[in-house]
Amino acid sequence: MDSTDLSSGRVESALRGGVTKERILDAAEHLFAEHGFAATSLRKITAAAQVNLASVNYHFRSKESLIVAVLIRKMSPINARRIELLDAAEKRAGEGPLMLEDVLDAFVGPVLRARQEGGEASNFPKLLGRVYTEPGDWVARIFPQALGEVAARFRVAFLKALPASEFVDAMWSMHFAIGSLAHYLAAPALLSFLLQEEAATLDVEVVQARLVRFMAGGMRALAAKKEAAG
Amino acid sequence: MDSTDLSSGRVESALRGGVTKERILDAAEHLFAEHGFAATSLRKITAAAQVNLASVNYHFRSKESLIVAVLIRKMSPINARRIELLDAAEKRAGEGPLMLEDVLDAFVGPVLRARQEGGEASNFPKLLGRVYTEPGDWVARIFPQALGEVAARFRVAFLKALPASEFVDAMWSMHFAIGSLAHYLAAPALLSFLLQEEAATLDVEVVQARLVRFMAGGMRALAAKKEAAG
DNA sequence: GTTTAAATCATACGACCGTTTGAATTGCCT
DNA sequence: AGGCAATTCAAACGGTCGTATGATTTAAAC
Repeated sequence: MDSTDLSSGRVESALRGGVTKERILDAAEHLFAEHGFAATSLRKITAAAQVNLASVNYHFRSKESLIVAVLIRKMSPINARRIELLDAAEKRAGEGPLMLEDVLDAFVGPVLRARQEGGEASNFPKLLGRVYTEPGDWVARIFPQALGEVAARFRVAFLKALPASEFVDAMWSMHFAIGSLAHYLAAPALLSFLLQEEAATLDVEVVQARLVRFMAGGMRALAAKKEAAG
Repeated sequence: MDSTDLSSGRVESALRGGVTKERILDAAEHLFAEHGFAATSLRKITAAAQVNLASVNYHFRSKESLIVAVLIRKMSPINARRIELLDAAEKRAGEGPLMLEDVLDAFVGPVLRARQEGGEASNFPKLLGRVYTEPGDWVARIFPQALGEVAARFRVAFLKALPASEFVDAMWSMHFAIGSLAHYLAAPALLSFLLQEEAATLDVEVVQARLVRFMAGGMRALAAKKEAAG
């Protein structure tokens, strides 16, 4: 039985229990980010994890379930941190206006910093950027589970920070902003191509400052749509 | 020999020559956009095109070459139209300032309108949005061929339309802006999720107006980075 | 020490993959 | 009519895929 099922009352094995599962998740996360979901076979994952092939279908039901498990495992702390930062920003604002930049920082900060969270160098951000554009229906099916609460919280936060905008406009600018983030995460090759010989800054603080400034400017311009119509 | 090789002096067959090749490209374009590159097999393509399996490797050397052919075929007229519109915008501006919105319209307009260009309904925009995030090195290798001239022209155009910005900042905002576009094209599911019960506008004019407004606001905010520092 | 369930293992299944081959067919040319 | 290159075709190649099976090993419970 799966070691996460504790209903039997059996104590989890300290030596090996859970180790294999974690090794699979780690290897899968790394390979998915590097080569995509379809191009990464279970054999490559189990070989990298130094684990038997059948253990994937034992611990997870299928490859698709493994993908979902990889995403949920990494998204959970990121989303928790997002809400944490949003809570702080809202408390800081009090009755006064909620700063758009603070909301955006709460949204993108935890993702950009997810690289060093795992302890070792993981390229999960690249994987996350890949998720949105992955074909198939399964990715849309995990939206509610993966970012249901986050979406709900940031929906109202963005509406509060963009008082001039209507709901639909705010959602569109949220969508565009997420696009900027996802594209930065997933397509570093294009940035290198655009910059030509210039080197791309990898410092998280600088990147976040640029990204948030771009997002805020775009969202405010879209929110002010009504007034500037002509 | 491939029908596009006219060096033999042989006149291309009017009845069948070129027909198979086009059928393959059409079917491949549709299936690639719908299910991605890796998940679309040559057998599914040839079945949809009602063409023999081996004809893919006859007309194109390999699956990867077919992918490149699909992309180039559709990108060429789009890029030509982009440069056409940019020429018009620059001529219109004359010695005066180049409007950022005009440059952005020239960049995104042809892509958003690519749906109806093929005559029938094609979902090439979705395919294009997929390209940037596709794993593997081959996509980075076709950047120069696919948008080399376009990138060069728009690099200088954006620099001219954003006089306050430095080169690096302009390239970053260009990257973010492309991200918004690509994400809109590739991930309509997320927009639907964000909008909840609200319906997403599909009218090209309205979408383009929103997108350009967002991009322009973001790029200007990033260009003004120096002055607003603190 | 025996029992028992969880976990790992080697192995195999059927399906599908991209590509190749060589023969059959087509249709323009002389 | 005959030649010939371009094209289409059925069939097969070797590989890899996700998943399933049944035996084996592990270690906690009694």
